[in-house]
Amino acid sequence: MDKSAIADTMEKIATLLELKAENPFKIRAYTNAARSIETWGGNAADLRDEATLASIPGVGKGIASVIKDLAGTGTSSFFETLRAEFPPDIFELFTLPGLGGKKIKALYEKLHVGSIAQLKEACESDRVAELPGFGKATQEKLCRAIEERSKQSGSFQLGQIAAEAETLQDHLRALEEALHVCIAGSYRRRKEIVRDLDFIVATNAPAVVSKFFISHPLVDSVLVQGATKSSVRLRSGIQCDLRVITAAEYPFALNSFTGSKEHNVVLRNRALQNGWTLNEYRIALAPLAPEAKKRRQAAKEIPEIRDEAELYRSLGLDYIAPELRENNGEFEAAAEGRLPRLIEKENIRGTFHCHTTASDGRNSLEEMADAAEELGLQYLGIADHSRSSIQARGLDEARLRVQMAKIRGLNEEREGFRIFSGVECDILRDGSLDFPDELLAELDFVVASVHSAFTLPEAEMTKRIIRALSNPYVTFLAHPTGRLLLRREPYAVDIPAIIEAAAETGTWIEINAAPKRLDLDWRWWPRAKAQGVKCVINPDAHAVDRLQELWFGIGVARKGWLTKEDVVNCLPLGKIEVELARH
DNA sequence: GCCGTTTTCGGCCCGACTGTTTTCAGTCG
Repeated sequence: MDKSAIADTMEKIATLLELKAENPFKIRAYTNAARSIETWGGNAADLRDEATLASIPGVGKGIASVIKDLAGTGTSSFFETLRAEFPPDIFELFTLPGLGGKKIKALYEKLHVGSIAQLKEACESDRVAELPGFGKATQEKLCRAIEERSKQSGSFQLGQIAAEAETLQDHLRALEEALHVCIAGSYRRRKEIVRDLDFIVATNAPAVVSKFFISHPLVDSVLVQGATKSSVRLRSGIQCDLRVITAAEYPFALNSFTGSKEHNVVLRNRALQNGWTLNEYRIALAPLAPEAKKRRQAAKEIPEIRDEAELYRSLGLDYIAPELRENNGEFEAAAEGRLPRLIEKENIRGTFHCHTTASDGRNSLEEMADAAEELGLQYLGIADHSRSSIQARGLDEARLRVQMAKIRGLNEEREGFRIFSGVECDILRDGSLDFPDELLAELDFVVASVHSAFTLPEAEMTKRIIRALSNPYVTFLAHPTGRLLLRREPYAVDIPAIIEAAAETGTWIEINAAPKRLDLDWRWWPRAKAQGVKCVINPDAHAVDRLQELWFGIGVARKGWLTKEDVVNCLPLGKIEVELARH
């Protein structure tokens, strides 16, 4: 069982325990462990090892034994016993807004509802409204939720909704009554998938801002409307929350709604250790329970806090960038003053892996180069597809040579900007490359990537890719897992083994910045960095207006704790030329 | 079930909104 499957099973256990109305803290322990496993930078096979398990935060004796079973045998008797108590489709009920453990338990016990289809029937025959704690309004809300659900998944690629999000943010910022505006939440943390957008607005006129928000042209329907909180659904289908607060409350609200939830829990606990309580409005002295006298003695004076940096400082921490707030080691690093200075958009000097009309791109070589120069880049690497990628009109040797000559000509015309001549060379089924070494040797760089035979067993796929990496002409590995977010699972491949091979051969690994890929995932980068693997961020642009998707790749690199020293395309033109020549 | 610069027991982040209640439980983030 791989890591995400194990994390998934832990989530399911938490859900089943909720249905059994178990101790909420026990439930949370399983949820925490699921999160912890998901972001843990190790190999699934190591989860069979007790010492390794003991080192993972949130995993104690009980949960360790469950994980060990799952990692070793693919199943767990504890899980199977739990699961057998409920119908298999009961999990889908949790995806409906308004339904949680308690209500689903009641539906199942009183009405034998164990799936969305059965819930629909129960609603239509008016039986739900009669349950205690339910009512006509709830029943109708559930009916609507079931209909809505068939229309959309509720999850979005970051890049899918970024334009809409930024537009709404710009319009809010233009409002005279809005003193500060920011999109918090997973959007600010640059998660690859977002489920909603959280707008935080500081204002002295909450009613004006709320009214503006819910009646904005991008809004499709209003879901919730209160004095400080409103929720709407935008035309794209994404849910969008607004919190209005005062300017003094802004840093606390921004911090609280940026999350992650797990990060907040640790931060608020840190406040408690100082004798303070932290919420989305302020930091204050913790209330004194009679038995908590010691807390009074420990309580420190609360400093003035005007922004997030001061909030972190008050808790003895360096400022933690939003991208790192996943409770994944950032607190230890911030307390010890060893947070990395994360890469920024402005550090990027050029990029590789872009396409032109020669294969499946929509713009010509010249147009792509002009667009890159306009973005302020010093160089652009062109890597059209190789001959085996028939579907992408891959280049054969003759067409590639024509392009190489054309690039040489264009470079002679340009001052201070260079086009690098490359190819996105298919890694064939057996790990050999689509072009002979003699041809690859003539190029400035070679991108290796998998575009076929996605279903090979993990060991074979891993061997295939490692063989390609060991070719001395391969500069970097593109989109290492082949995933398409929300559409196609990654192929089975042993990423730690790939990272090790990249480290040994000096091959770079790509962060493919196309919002549908964002591959290699941020969760692997601390490990790759520790082994000395260099990163290259590429938009994989098939048109001029896609070059800017580089921006999404920066988010991934920052989430992966990378600095500009870790990313080769932060090197200026002269230095990158030296670097390529070494390859 | 996890965890400890107070603790190996007794805590476990905190608040808004909705709908069902007649003072609050459930859900959500």
